[in-house]
Amino acid sequence: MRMQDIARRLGISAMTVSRALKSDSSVAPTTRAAVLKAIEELGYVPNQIAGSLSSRRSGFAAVLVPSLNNPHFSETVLALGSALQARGMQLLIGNTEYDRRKEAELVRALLARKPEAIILTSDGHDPRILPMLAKAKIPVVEIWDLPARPIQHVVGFSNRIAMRGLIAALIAQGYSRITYLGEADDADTRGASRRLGYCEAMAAAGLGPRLCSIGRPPATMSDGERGLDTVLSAFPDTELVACVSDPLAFGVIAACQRRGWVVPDRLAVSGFGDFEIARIGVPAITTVQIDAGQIGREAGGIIGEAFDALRDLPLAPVIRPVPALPCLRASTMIAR
Amino acid sequence: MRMQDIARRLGISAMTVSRALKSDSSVAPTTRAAVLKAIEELGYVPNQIAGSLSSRRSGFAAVLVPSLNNPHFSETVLALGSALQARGMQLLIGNTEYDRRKEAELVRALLARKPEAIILTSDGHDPRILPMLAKAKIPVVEIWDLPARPIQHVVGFSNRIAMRGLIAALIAQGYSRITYLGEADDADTRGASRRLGYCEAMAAAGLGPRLCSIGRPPATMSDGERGLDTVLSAFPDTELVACVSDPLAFGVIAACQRRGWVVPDRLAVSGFGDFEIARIGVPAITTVQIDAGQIGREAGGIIGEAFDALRDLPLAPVIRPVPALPCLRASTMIAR
DNA sequence: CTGTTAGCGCGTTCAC
DNA sequence: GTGAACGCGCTAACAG
Repeated sequence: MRMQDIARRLGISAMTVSRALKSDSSVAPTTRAAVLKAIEELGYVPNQIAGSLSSRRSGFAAVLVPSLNNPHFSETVLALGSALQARGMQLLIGNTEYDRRKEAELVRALLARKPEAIILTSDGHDPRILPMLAKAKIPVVEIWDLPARPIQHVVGFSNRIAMRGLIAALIAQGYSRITYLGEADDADTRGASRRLGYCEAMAAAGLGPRLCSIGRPPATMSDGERGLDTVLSAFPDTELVACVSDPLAFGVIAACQRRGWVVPDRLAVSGFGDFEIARIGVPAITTVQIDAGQIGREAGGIIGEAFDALRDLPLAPVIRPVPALPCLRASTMIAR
Repeated sequence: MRMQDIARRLGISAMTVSRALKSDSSVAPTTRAAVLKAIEELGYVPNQIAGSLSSRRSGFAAVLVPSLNNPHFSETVLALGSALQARGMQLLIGNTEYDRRKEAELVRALLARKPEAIILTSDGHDPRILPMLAKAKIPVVEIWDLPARPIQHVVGFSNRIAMRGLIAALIAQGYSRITYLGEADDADTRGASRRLGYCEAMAAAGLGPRLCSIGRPPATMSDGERGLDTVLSAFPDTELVACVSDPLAFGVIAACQRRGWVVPDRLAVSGFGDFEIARIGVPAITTVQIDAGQIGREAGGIIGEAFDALRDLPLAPVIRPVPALPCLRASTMIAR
């Protein structure tokens, strides 16, 4: 069924049907009512593929995340979706699974569908995507980090500085034998930035780095449970395990509890991200607080601005930092 | 840039360029190489909107889930995506946020983009989507439940029977004062099915239902933490709290631990779904095991079969049950 | 193996 | 307020 069919049925032209479906165009109220009624009765669904080809507007933006199974990214995606919906756009989600090659393939596949904007979660990108993005001439927003060389717009925070701040705060609490537990194979990722921040904070206090890694990203609770052994064999005198993320920290804590160890008395543990489990788990987990929803909202706002600006000249690159502050909780609160 | 531009540059026709991009069509190897080289150099990205309009194949399937922030659904979506990718199709994800009206709007919006299949997470559907789906003439798969009146294909399990089985097993362990904790406003949802299963198991043992509800779906860890008070004020003699999901159960356990109560000695707790937290948390949580990935793979398989069958006549509706069995763990293991 | 023709179903643009 | 002609960029179907 096409617009033509609706039109013929009412003795009008397809163009009038098309206009009746856009709320802003001028159609006689009675005509519009008749059109909408016919559409309802016949169960007609417009073909947006044809519409997009003709109007050169696909009506959607694409977002790439490394994982859906992560409350942070899903919250960001949710907020982004709402922000874009307010501008009449849908959000198409792509999952890179922490794989740069997959990201590059996805970018290519998605650009073929002509998104009107694209949001990338900062991690090292395949260099081949840069010319593709440039040619697409659409707003690009990188989120969840502050990359050294941004592609265009950015909404995020420095994972390095955030982790450095957390470790500095823990050192100020009196900890010194702090061992870092992160993912393996994390070159050019947010995880690597966090590890660097840890190293910097340790160095600033005259302490050497104590690094352990386990599993490929994303770091899971199970990785954490196995990670405790890794940490203890490498650095048996560890006082505090600084984990790359909250779920990993939760796994370490669970492993301690299985051994009958009290956290933080026997061993302290910190995470990153302020996931729900960091607040609810017992003990509550010391972490870095991030507002994942805010990142999505800000990104949506920038895309909106970019659309408005496009009429004249492209919006100058926007770098929008969001807060990422240490939050000390029971998992590192020992009486000294 | 269009195919025409590539073609002119090489002194061939656009059609040959088009064919060179499809691996199965017959083009001279040298021609194809030249085309691919030119495309690479110029950074040409085909316009799939035009391609879809012409070929009447959009190249994607749509999946609707109630929430992305749920490891189960994200795992299902991941497996489904892989299964479809093997058939050269992309997956478009829609988030209904446990809202039937939103689901209906999404179905309409997605059908306008002509998906080649649609996967719905079973929950009560808005009746208006049925005619829309029927007219679309595409495979429809409902997942994560066994609906009484399936739309077409189904991959799932009976949430009612699964919960009934779990409660029966717990009753067999010696529990009788079992209180159910689920979401409010869960009419026609998987949550309601689970509650019904609980009631049936209790009735079968000659016990009356003890029902509590808190929060709207999805049930979160925070809901669980608050839920303990709700349960105890309504049923102070509760021995075991049967929760609609694992995160809710984890919240209840955390609340117990904050009170200094030992689970399961002072109060036992069960969940549903076998989330990672149910295995890793201490104590491990008694639950119902579901293989979320299997649901995605099976759904992808059915869609594949439906495509193959379409040449002749549509595939007869497939109802594919997946296992959902009780798994008793420490959170309900008391010495009696 | 390659080219030509003719749409796919809409929206833009103009005319009325 | 409404209609007609045209084209968006690609591919199916056929011809060669």
